[in-house]
Amino acid sequence: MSTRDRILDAALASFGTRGFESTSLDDLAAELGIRKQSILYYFASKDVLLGAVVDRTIAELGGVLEAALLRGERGWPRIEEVVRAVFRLASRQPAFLGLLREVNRMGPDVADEMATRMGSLVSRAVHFLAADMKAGLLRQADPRFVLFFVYSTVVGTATDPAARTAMGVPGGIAGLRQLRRELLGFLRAALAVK
Amino acid sequence: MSTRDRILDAALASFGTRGFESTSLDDLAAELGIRKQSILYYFASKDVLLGAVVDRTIAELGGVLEAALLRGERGWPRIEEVVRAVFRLASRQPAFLGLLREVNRMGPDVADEMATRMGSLVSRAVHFLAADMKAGLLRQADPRFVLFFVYSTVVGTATDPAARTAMGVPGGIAGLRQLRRELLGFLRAALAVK
DNA sequence: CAATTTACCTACCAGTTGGTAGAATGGCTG
DNA sequence: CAGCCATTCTACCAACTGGTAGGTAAATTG
Repeated sequence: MSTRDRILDAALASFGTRGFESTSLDDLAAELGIRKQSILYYFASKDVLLGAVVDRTIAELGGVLEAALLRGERGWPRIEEVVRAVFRLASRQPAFLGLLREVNRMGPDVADEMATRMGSLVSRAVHFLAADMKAGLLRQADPRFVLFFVYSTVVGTATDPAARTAMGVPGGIAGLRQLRRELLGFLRAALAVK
Repeated sequence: MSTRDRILDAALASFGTRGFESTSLDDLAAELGIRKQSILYYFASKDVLLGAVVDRTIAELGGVLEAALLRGERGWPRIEEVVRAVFRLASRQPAFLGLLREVNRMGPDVADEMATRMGSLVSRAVHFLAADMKAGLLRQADPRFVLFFVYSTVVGTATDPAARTAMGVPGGIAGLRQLRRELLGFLRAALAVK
């Protein structure tokens, strides 16, 4: 694995959990067994590194979501497919969704860039939802809001371990499976036609 | 308004939006028109200040939630009451819920303290949910998970403006009202007996 | 083989961080 | 008035921040 990729991986992990500003290049380098200047050799500045991490994350997330969207059948199965895909991603790389939340803290420029990057994916999802609602497969509602709520619920459950323990939701692998099952039940009820 | 309270307010606003580590005492002081050492006069260290902010936030949040819990009737009305109360709080002080999320970034000690502080409130909410489920007023599910999902959805929608704009959910006062309406519809469907 | 590029390093810097020491101010009480 | 206490300040400091300058060894290339 190339040094460049190792840096990107470590940066994603740290940015997504500790946060961008709380991550120092020195710590990052120490974690990798190299010097800070080697990071700056590959990425001209900390901001450039962040950009590269965000780019790679969005690209991978986009690919996973798109594949899931095309894989699932109309209506609920497609949504379940997407949620399962996100769950897989989140359990393999916990910092992944954390980085999405981190965007809120950084300037509106980063948020705007993210928005445009995700634009086509979002509009496709919205159209899917609208079509499924029209076909009577999902509860009638504003699809943009529904997408936003599903996103918030899934990302929230994955990125708020403090609340999770506070509310007595078990952890571990078995807990994760149960969480996924219950979450799917919750969302399915929220989207089902009454 | 006392200097101490002004410091607490400014700290809540900054910790809850920019984050704890990204907030410098100098900036905080400049914002208040005082020197950093005046902050350290009231709060021995930055961590002590954080503790005070968290304490006050949890206390106020606890009071608001408890009142809402007792105000609403069994079943969905009680939940709607709570969600509306949280919405009011979030729209008046946007940093409020942001601080809750911030806990994840800080050590597990802070998270544990938060968990114990919220413990009685959580267990009461869980018992309410369990009773309402048993009475057939809400969909049968594990009440801890349901509480966690509702929390994640509400807090997520309130603390992720980047995702909100990315998904084309309108902002402003009118947008906020619409968001509340759609969110209540979403949650109601998620909790209704099928 | 000479020249250049790649990949990583040491040394350093200016600015910012949280925090300490101690003085000036002003109100209150004896 | 004298003394005390609360409040806020100036002056510093050591540690850490992202980033620059420049060197070195190995690999690649002409």
